[in-house]
Amino acid sequence: MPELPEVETILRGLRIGIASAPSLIGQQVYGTSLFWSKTLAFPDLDLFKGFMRGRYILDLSRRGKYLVLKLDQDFLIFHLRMSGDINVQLSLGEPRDSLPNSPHDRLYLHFNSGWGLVFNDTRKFGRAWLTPDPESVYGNLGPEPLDRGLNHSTFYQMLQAQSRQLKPLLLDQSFLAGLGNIYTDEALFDARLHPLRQSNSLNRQEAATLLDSIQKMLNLGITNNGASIDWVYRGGDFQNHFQVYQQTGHPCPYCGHPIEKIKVGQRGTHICPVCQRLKA
DNA sequence: CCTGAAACCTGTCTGC
DNA sequence: TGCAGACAGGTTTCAG
Repeated sequence: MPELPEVETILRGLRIGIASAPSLIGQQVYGTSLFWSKTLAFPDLDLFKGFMRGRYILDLSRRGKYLVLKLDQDFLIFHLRMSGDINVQLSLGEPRDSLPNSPHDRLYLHFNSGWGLVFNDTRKFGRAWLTPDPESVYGNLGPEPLDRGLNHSTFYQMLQAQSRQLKPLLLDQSFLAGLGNIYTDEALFDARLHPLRQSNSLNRQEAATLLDSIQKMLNLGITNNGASIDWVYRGGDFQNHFQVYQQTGHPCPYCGHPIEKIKVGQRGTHICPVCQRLKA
């Protein structure tokens, strides 16, 4: 599920505490459990276990799709990839490295309070890093799309500096941090731009519209607590606002022509072929 | 520099 | 009913 709005929703929930669970902030770790070794990208397990014991969680933040836990020493960083999820549960049992409480649990942090952090990830693509230097993990990310400093002029110049298809470029986290398949399709449709348009073929007006659409869709996603699809459900509502994503065959909300699904950069891509023309 | 394919994984759905 | 194949919200790596 996780694109920027979904990660932001998870972050806010962990910060304030949800469903009777307490906030992560202020929790002290007394032990860890790792059930899938590859989930821990850095450092190795022994160092991780030794270092995490006694750590306090001081703050939570987000950078692109990364979730960042600021500890009293170093930072614990998560990337949820395709199917990762984080929540806070009671009574995880003793620290161990086998026999998770639920089938796809990959990592636990056990807190002195009796609560614990659960990283659950069906497809095992998610990763965690413990590091003193967050930039070593996500230092190559592009700007935050909702950052005030990202204006029309800057975005136009960013697009001009590349000669790439719009959709793969927007999905490239080193170009812009946080967009995934859903919000990219929705933003391109909202801007009436074809996903195969070359980035440096956009004029200033088109670039401005695209940035506005990206920010509009991300904000709409956050307002709706993200999108809930299939078996990964977090109570989000943005799926009810999809204009093109997973709307193949449904009439375009503007012109009525059926929405089509094509393949762009190996990703399923939803467009209205009438509203989003490739040729000027 | 740019594009496309493959790999990492499990679960679900579709079609024969 | 059963089973092979396609596909899924992401990212990295490699070939051309």
